[in-house]
Amino acid sequence: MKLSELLGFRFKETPSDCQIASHILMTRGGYIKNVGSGIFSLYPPGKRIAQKIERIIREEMDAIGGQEVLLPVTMPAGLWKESGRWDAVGSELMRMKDRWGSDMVLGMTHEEAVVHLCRGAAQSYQNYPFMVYQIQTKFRDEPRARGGLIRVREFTMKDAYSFHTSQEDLEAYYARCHKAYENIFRRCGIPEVVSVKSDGGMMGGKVAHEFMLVTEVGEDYLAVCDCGFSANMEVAESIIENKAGEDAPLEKVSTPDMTTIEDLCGFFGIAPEQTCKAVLYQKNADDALVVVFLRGDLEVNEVKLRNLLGEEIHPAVLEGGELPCGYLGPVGLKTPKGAIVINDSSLKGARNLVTGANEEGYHFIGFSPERDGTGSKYNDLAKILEGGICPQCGEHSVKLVRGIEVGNIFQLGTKYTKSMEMTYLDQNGKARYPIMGCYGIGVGRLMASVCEVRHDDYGPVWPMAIAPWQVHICAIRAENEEVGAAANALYNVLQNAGIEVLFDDRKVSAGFMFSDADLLGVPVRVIISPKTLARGAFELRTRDKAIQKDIALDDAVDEITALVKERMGEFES
RNA sequence: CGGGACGUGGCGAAGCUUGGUAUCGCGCUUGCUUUGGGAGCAAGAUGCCGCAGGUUCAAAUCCUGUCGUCCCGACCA
Repeated sequence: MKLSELLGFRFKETPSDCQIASHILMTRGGYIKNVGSGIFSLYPPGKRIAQKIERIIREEMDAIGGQEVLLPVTMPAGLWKESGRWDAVGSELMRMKDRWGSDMVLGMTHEEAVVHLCRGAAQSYQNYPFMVYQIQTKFRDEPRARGGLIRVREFTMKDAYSFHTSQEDLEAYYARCHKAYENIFRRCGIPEVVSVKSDGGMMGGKVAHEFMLVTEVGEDYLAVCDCGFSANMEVAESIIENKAGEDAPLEKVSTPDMTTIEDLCGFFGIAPEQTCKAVLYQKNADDALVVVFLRGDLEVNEVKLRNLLGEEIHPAVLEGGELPCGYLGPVGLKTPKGAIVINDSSLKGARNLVTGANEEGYHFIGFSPERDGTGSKYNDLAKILEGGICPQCGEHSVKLVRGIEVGNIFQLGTKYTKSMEMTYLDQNGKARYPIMGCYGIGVGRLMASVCEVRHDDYGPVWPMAIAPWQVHICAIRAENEEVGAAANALYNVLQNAGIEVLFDDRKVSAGFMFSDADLLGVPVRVIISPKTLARGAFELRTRDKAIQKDIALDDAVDEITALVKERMGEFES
């Protein structure tokens, strides 16, 4: 490819709408163009990187027996009514009507379509297990796109679905897929991706892992520990050790206008962990309340609460006067009709706390949950704390870090095969529901993630395996006959050797050329100019600055080819 | 859905408070010079100032509405 013919342009200024490095550099470098909120077009360099990532994904999916298929983007709503998700999923699902007035959806994930595809085609136990995958467009009407390609509404995703006749078989395959995912991220040049336990969310199913790239621009919080523990903060167990403090008597005291934990701490001169607070939730505005009691220094982990209750919940919005808000406590709480009261495990073993007296202007001091009647039932509902106790090693060593979710894997179970009546006959001729797993990777997000981790001030530093081109020839003063001839010759020979070459044949200044080259991030750069030719050489530079040297004209092709080959293997194992 | 910011040539911005000929830099075109980290000079092209109403002799500027984008939060398979 000659750079003079490449569609797109590169520029100096930081676009006003961009905040994070990958978004800035990929916009400035002519990889992507924003079309609407969370919707992007790719210019050729972006498309080439995406294709290389997809190639790696295909190789790894094929290596674990995957069969590539293609499912539709647009589906009749009936499929989604079958699975129940037409009602269960909210407005992230893009719905529309066709010309006949029939409800249609844009696929945000393809469990329905894949079950539809497979249910007639795998009716015998002998067809199992199998895995199918596709690389295709998803549309999710996210409430808020952000960070360039990190969180978008339309994106290319590899989604895979496996079908099994036993939980053991699913688990064994899940492990193979986990390994394949490690291979994919490593080969794409980000071996630092870690897998963490995660919440199954609306996918259903119990076991799930997310593959996370730890970086400050990530949207998820991870709880990690030097002992090797790592989990999405959403599922990380919060372990609280309460000190065996004194067992003071329960006593009601006047606390006018003390409605926050901060107020109480100031008033009594105590720390937040010596208080017990109430947090209120409900499903919808008029539904029954869910009251969660927990230690005052902690926050409710709403994902845990949702999983416990098995339904959506939102912070409660109370009409005035229903409850003495600011003065709620477990002792003598008069719960409204149908309310659910739940105690967080942080109250277990706690003593001598300050908590609301359920009466405007009064709190109890000397509250000991177990003695004073919260009951003995506790649930893990709090967010894990920075510096909290690690569930794996037991030390106060938990760190919270941010990460980008570049992939995920779920053990789905029979949720979709049951709801959509996909069955096979087992050895005994009995109809059974296959057990499913599903496995996703966002291609564009992966591309942006690599850029986040592999860039410098001047542009991306693409790993060879996914770089848009392998070698970038800069012909400085290409109109010089000697330079032009040498550059053209090298370009042709390298291309014939199977190398992907970008040839900057433009008549622009050296600085301009180098800046563009930096933004295009091609790992190997060859500079040809009257200067280099005068000393009988080309100049060889790597984008990561590891190599900068002259190479003799005669050895150039061999040396460049060898370097490309070496770099291709950089992240192979 | 709450809170905030912003829509002015392809890109980045100024102008708006206090209405009066559309401004600067980058990029683009042509020519000459230059030639190893975004070169210099000269001449050019490119705007329904997001859109729609309103106020006014006159609106990029004031008012109302609307559409869109970004950021924080809520949400997120």
